[in-house]
Amino acid sequence: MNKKDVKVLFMGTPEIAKGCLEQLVNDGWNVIGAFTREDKPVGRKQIMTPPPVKVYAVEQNIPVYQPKTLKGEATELISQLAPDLIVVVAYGRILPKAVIDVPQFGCLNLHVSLLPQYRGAAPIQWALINGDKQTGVTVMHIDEGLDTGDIIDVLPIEIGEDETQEELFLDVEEKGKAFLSRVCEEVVNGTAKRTPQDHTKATLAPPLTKEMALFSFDNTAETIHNKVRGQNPWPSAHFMFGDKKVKVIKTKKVDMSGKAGEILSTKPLVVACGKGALQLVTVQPEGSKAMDGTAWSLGRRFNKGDML
RNA sequence: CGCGGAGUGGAGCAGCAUGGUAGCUCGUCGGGCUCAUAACCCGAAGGUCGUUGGUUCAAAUCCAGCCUCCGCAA
Repeated sequence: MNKKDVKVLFMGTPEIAKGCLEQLVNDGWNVIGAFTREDKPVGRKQIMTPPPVKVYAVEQNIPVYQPKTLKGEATELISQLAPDLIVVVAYGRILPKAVIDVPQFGCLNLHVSLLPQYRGAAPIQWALINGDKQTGVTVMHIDEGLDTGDIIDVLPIEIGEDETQEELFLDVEEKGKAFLSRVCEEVVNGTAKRTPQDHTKATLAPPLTKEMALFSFDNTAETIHNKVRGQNPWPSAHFMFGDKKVKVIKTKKVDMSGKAGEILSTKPLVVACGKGALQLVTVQPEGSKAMDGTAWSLGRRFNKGDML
């Protein structure tokens, strides 16, 4: 069956999903519609903002659907659209069985981890926070569980020592989208493999919360460094300075040591941790723009030996 | 009108309740010292203090409006 004859229904929401949708369109698949989450208020002004997938779909004249739930009416709608294949990338909802059963080639999902590790909403973030050296993308058949379906194929991706959430997302999107399109072809051609997950090895990657973004210098430099890069740009690792929050945007591990929280150097700004030390490369105090750690230390008139 | 912080040489800050010489650390440029330095010493350039109007002999500082940036919330 030719790609352009396969009616694909796409479901996804954030940037990475947009990239995948774009790839499918450019590769010549017949994308007949895009399901995405509702517009949501964003920023101080609470402006209603459409998700990236919607913005792109509208540009391409692909019909957009933003149902609150996939049950009931939406299920009927999907039956009427009669897709041959449903592709899901970070849609943010579990598909009901009635929907999964609609397309003849099934429902595929691109998940950004090496399943069965990191099932759930924030696999990339957790891989970074845990200091993993490798992650990957998995394409699988969707079943009724949370990322529990049979695996079709996997693409491992290396993680750089200082890579941030933002950077890794871009890298994964870039590599993952072409991979996804290729696997879809295999599925349509009937050449795809199908391997059940080893459920005993499953781990969860639940959404991050702002509470967990607060850290103290009692932790090891390694732990803090991983937190900083895994939580940038959201929820943004930070510590308290007086009653002000100071976000830490970028750090660098330094081979020094001292009492946790002690300033070992002001230029550049280096702080001792529970184990090792970190240079605070970029920092953002509450109410200010992001600035160089050194600039912050100059303005605050820190001295070597001060405690944070 | 959701709550709150902030706009001062290139960077980060102080000064503002008690109006009256533009301050600090860093950077930049020139010179010096040192085996050497993210070190140190000497010197210099660089600001209509976000904007508009008001009060005053006099406004960065007091009053009113406007613009912009940021944190929280979502």
